[in-house]
Amino acid sequence: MKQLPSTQRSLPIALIRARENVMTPIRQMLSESGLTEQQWRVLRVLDEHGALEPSQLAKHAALLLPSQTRIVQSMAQRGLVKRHEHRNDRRRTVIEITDAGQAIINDNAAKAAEIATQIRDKLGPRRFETLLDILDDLRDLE
Amino acid sequence: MKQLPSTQRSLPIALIRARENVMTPIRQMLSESGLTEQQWRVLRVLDEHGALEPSQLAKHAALLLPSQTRIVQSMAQRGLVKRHEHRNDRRRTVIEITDAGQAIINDNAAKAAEIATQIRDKLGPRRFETLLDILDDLRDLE
DNA sequence: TCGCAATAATTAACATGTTAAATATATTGC
DNA sequence: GCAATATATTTAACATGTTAATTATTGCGA
Repeated sequence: MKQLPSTQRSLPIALIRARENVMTPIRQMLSESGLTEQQWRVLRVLDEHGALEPSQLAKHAALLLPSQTRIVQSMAQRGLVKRHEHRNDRRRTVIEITDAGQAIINDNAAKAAEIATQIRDKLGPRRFETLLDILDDLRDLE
Repeated sequence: MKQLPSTQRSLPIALIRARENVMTPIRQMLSESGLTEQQWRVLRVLDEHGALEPSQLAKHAALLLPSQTRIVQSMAQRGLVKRHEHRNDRRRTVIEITDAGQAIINDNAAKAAEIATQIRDKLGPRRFETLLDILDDLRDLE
């Protein structure tokens, strides 16, 4: 019977810890704007891709649709995004960033970029790219 | 002004996706025992380290204490773990696995090990170890 | 064109994540 | 030996994660 790997070398646990470590400085930054990391991701994706339907937004932002529904609802109430109907298909919705949302992106872009650079430098650019590549390889497993 | 990295190469998003991919087969396995991944981690750590105080357990299982409190409470109700007081310090608690909890570990160990091996083989053992090493390097960032 | 499967999104219900506040006990300095 | 502080854990409150069920609309084949 195969042995379980030590939890010290468990990939799921390592991924959780890594995310925790990476997000800490970002969360600190965002708390000043009253944003969660997920709300920040929504803004980032909408800024980058323009208006999107929920399912596309969810893919880019790595959110499950039910979570995203709630997140977008509260962001719409705060005026950070707005929603309207799809022209041809009334099942669909289109979500886009507002000026207020865009302002938050602009206010935080420099600092967010700096945090990203720090992590990259800490690991070394080569190792950083390797990490992203390997994480990407985990996509199709079965 | 520095540019934000594309969300396509964002480390936080990559970490979330990777975890999602890695956990999918494990979740499928655990759903048959009615366990969440967090409950599984608690059992794994207690099996590996023996009885632990909450703060130690939380560190090993990568859980925040408030989450863990709830998780352990529900697991105690189900009879998978049990809690008692620390001998010398009544602020502390000691948590240990029960026979029923141990049985779940035993029932799932082989399959869990197989899933871990599949991921390892998929990436290649060398790349797999590199991944764990780099994730570990993310520990002390500031 | 009617009925039925497929698609898009939301809602529901419960578990966990996250931060702040509260509780209980122990320790320390005076 | 007592008040102030520190430590260990839990509770509280709200946001998100996760799976299943529901709603609304579209597309398609008999």
